[in-house]
Amino acid sequence: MTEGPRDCSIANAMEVIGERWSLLALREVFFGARRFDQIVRNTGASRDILTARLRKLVETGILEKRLYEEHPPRYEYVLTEAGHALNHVLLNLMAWGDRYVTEGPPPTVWRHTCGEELAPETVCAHCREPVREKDMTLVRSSRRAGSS
Amino acid sequence: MTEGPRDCSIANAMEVIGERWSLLALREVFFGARRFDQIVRNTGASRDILTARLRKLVETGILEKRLYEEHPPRYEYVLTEAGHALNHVLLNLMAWGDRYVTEGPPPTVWRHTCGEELAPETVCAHCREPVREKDMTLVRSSRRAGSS
DNA sequence: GGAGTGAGTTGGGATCTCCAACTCACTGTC
DNA sequence: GACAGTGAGTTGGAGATCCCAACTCACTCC
Repeated sequence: MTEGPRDCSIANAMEVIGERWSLLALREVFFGARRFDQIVRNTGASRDILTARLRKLVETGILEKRLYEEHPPRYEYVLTEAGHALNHVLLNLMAWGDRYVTEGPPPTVWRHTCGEELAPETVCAHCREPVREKDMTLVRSSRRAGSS
Repeated sequence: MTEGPRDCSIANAMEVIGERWSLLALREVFFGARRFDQIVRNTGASRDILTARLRKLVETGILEKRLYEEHPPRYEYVLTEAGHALNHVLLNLMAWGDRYVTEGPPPTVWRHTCGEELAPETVCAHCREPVREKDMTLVRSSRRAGSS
C-alpha cells in the first residue's frame, strides 16, 4: 500500500509546466513578450514545439489567448491568475541560476518599488522567518497507487 | 546586436536542472531518499535515465556521491551547497502545485519550527515586503549573440 | 502588384525516453 | 557451497519527441 511513485505537487506541477520550453515561454510573457513570434525569437524554441507548449498552457489555465486584432484574427498570450502565481517560482529559479549557474553578473536585473535591486527571499508565511532546510520537518507524504 | 535568445539565468538554470526527472530526483534527496533504487521507486523514472540525470547533477555540482559502504562500493547522493539552495525553488513550486494543479489537499505537508504548517512566501530581501508583480520593474536584460 | 508580417502547420530526420532484461559484486540462508 | 536477494547500474531496441526549414494563409503597407 506504499508503492508507486510519490504523490507530490512538485510532480504534478512539472506535468503542467515541466516540458522543455514551457517555463521559458512563461518567462517571456512575464517579461512582456506576449506574441508568438516574439516568444519564438526570445526563447529559441522551434515554432511547432512552441505552438504545442502554448496550447497546453492555455488548456491548463496558465495562459489565456486574447484577441488584439480582428483582421486577420491575432491573439496574444496573457497570464491567468495561476500564471501570475508562478512569479515566485520563476524569481527563485532566476536567483538560483544567477548564483550557481550563470557566470559573470546577472543578465537580468529587476528593481523593487522599495528602491533596491530585487533579491527574492523565501520566508515562512506565519513567522516571517527565512525558511531554512533544518527548520522544516515532513509531516505527511502520500503515494500514488502502484502498478504491481 | 539584439538577436538570438535572451540571456537569462532561468534558461541557464533549466539547462542544468530542467530535463525530465532531474527536479524529482532532487526532491527525493530533499525528502531523504539518497540511494539509487529509492529514487527510482519514488520518482517512477527509468533506471537508465535516472543514471544519466544523477550523473549530470553530480557533474554540475548540485549533488555529490558519498561512499556509504565499501564492499561492494555503494554511494549515496547528497546535496552540495548549490543543491541545498534549490530548496526555495522546490518549495515555491510545490506551493504553486498545491494551489493550482493538485486536486484535493496537499499530498505533502511540512511543519516549520515556528509550529505552523509551512507556507512559503517570497519577499524582497531588502524591505521584507511580499514581492508582487506590479512592484517590480525590469532594469536590464541582455541577449546571447545571434546566429545570423 | 509585390514585399512584408504574424501565426501557425507540415514532413522528415535526428535525438531522447521507456522498458525489460542483463551484469556484477557482494550478503545472508540453508 | 549452492542459491536467492539486493544495490547500482548498463544495454538494446522500439517508440515518442524534438528540431529545422519550408510552406500556408490572411492580411497590411508601399
